[in-house]
Amino acid sequence: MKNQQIARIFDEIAEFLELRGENVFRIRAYRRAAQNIDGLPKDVGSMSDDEIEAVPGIGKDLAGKIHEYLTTGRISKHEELMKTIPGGVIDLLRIPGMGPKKAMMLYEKLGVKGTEELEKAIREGRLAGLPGIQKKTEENILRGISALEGGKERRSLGRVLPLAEEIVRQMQENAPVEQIIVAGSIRRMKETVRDIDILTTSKRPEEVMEAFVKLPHVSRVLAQGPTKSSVLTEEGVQVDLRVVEDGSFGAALAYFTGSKEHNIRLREMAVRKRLKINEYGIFEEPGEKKIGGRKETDVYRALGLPYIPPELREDAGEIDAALGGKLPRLLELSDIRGDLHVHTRASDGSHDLDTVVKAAIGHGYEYIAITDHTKGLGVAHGLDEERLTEEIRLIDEANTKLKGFRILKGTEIDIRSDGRLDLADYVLTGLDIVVASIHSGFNQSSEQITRRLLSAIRHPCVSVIGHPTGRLIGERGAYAVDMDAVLREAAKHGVAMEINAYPLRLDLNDRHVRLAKEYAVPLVISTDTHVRNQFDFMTYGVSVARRGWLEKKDVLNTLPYEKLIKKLRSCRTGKARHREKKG
DNA sequence: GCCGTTTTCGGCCCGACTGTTTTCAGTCG
Repeated sequence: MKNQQIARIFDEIAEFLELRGENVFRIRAYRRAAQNIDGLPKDVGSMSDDEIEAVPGIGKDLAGKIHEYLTTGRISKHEELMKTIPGGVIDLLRIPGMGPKKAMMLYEKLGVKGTEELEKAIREGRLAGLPGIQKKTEENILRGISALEGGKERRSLGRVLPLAEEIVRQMQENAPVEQIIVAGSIRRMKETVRDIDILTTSKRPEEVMEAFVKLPHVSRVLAQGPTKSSVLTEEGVQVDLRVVEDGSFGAALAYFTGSKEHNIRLREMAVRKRLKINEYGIFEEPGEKKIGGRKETDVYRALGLPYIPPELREDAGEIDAALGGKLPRLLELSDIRGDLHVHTRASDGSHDLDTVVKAAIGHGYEYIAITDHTKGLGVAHGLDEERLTEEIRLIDEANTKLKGFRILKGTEIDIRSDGRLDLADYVLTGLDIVVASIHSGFNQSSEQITRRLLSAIRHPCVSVIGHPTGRLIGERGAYAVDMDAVLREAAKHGVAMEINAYPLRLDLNDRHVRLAKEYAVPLVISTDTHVRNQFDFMTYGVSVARRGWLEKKDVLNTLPYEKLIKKLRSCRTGKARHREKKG
């Protein structure tokens, strides 16, 4: 995928233009284009010129630059800009509190070309006498540089969401807050987040702010005002708190939830309707008469739109869909009837079958699939044919004793490096579900790894492809799979793709999910539970599905058991083989 | 640089906090 490289170059062009103080709208155009390219589920290299120009924010000029990159591997405008300003100056912009004006001034006056040089210049006192820079600014820059080295990168939602909820709880206990809610990218359930945004209402905002900056997690106060404060936690996560009046809560929630791009679109629509939207409400222009803002729906209603769920607010077509009455009716957590990827102590899970089943029943589920690893995964004590046969026997036995709950006999079978499956077919024909996953050879070429997955999909016993890209957020990237090809093949054979809800995986991701839906690939959402409380991870998987525009009908494990078994491809019933012949 | 139920030209979202200034520019979200 060249998408990420092109997006990065467009972002860099935007930064160079910003340093040069050029037109802010042109800069924004590059940024918007970068984001939209980065968000494309398909490789731009596989798209026609017309398709590329149809991407929002891409016009003739930028389409030409994309074309230039695809044919020559470079964009001349980018290279020309690099000649005028050293690339290191861009790194200065990464320092919190450092913007284009200050960065450019430091470069021009002192020749500073990077963060290390800047730090040295400050220590040598060379910033003294520069306009607009005094002691405090120097201190802030130094602190910013060390924060940068400490790493203020995006963190996984699974790490930050619990922290956000903890802070909300502490605020409820220690401050005179009324309504309080986590907003921002956490509310949109983005897979990674940079900071925590919390919105609250109170009649005594100053007290709220005082309590906030004194919370036990706080290591540093970045800003403190009467309605807005920012702190850094000991974990290095920035938390922004905003206080508004009750009558502004809905407008502030919409504003604070974002995304920024979604908000800009809304405000542009408002201007055309002679309205103004800000975090305090919706106002008629001229006259500033307030016509709403207490509830979030006020904002959408004023624009003639239905309510748009937070997970969709990415300026990724949701506003047009809302205008056309084509918003999806999104999947809900309560639609999920069971979990189709669960491990027991037989391989690398923590509990025996009985404990796992009880936990699932306690979760309100109607069924689970036991999918232990296979022998190829030695570290996980994977099952061979003999041990799996024994597990099947145990499950059959357990099922006879259960009422209103079913255990599906399954496996998470290893896809070997050559694409063959790790167990003989005779044992697979006795299973209700076969989840096939890759656990090794992540560095294979795109051709190899794609061929490997395609051959698994073509195997008549395979029901689901588990964690299809293999990525671990913040630890390991996706393998070089051609997802477009994999999804097309999966649609052809009726093989489901898994949304693995394990917070570090979230694999498929939201973009792939949307593409899978477009290709009518069946989807399942599974937690890959190894310890019983991990059943709770389902909420993350459902969020990915929602961000991928999925409805209940798109997800197999929303079906009751009998219907699920009919839909799930397996070779136990002979259905799969039959289908292959027709196919 | 993009884009069009007010436009193919002339618009392009809106406000809070900081530091340095003495009314505001820069930065951030």
